[in-house]
Amino acid sequence: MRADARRNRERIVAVAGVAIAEQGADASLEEIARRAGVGSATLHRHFPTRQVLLEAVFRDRVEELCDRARATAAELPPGPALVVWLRSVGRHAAANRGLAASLMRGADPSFGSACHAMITAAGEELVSAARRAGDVRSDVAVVDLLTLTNAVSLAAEGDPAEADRLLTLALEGIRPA
Amino acid sequence: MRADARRNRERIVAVAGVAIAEQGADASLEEIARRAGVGSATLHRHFPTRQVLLEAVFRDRVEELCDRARATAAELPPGPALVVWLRSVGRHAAANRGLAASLMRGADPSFGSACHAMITAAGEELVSAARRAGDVRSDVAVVDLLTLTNAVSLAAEGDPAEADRLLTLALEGIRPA
DNA sequence: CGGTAAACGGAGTGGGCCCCCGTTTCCTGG
DNA sequence: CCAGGAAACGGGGGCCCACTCCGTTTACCG
Repeated sequence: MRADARRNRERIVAVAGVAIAEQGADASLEEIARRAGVGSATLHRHFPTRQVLLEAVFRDRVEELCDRARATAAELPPGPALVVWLRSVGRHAAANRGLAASLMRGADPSFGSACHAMITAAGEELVSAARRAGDVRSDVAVVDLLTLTNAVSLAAEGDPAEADRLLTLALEGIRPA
Repeated sequence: MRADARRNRERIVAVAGVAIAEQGADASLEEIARRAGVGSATLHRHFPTRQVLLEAVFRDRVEELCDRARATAAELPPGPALVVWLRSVGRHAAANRGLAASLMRGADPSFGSACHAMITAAGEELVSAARRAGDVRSDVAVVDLLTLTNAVSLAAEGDPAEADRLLTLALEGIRPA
């Protein structure tokens, strides 16, 4: 891949991240191209469909979340670490507005499962540690917690305190009986 | 309001309901007009913005849900009635895809609060009955349950069994300690 | 430093949203 | 029953956006 191509690609992803945070997942692709200082054709060559661009933006966040999972596990005891990390997941979902939802209904299941696998693997360590510590029921899976967290953040859009309240409520049920 | 105007308005709402169920909240307004047998100008006169049309479609579902709340309360004991009704809420949210989400981020708060009030009032009776029966914690509000239910249905889009599982999990926390 | 292949970007196409305005349809009072 | 007027209709046009084509420019390599 040529150097200028890589440079443009990175600029587009960065600008798209900002635009999506500002205007939601249906931000104008032409404006993103303009703000990135490239022609619309360049944007469409790198990202043939809006979905592909959203995926590229989302991939960055996913990797950041995975890093944060490891960092949190190193700093806190198992139970609190899990909750704190889930709050991070929630904040990211809220910051990205409906980005996750747009990707869920996207036509490419392989990307979805890839991110799913990455984030699930990162969360798995936190959950199994919390389970060993007796803070989580044995029939609660990582994916359940992630789905609930995403859903709550989506529903409480724009109100972090509300999201925290609802998440706390939803997580009430994960402790062993 | 003239008879033909009312007829067209009803046709448009009905067709829009089908189109939204098929294609999501961003279905083509022109195709809706075409399928309803009216010109695009007529659609835009009745519904100046897409948001207004979505609201009209949503209003029908809300009224149906309110009716169902009363019917369920009459047929079942308080605790089960609440859960059964929340499942109805979840099924409707799933059937309408992201319609509820689109309305949440809409610019008209008065409509949102109106529906909010209607559905909250309908659910309030179920919740207070369940609370008197000792099935619900005193610090859990109707709005919390509705938000959770909507969020879960949104997240488990297209998989009723999954939605039921997650909702059951989320509702684990509403019982008194 | 020159040639080549890759990448770029402006211009063009098609479709969607929305509005203007001449035409048609409905209601009502005589 | 009918005629006048207001209300509703809908085709056509403007504008914006997603997406593509192709002549031009740029980066890499020998």
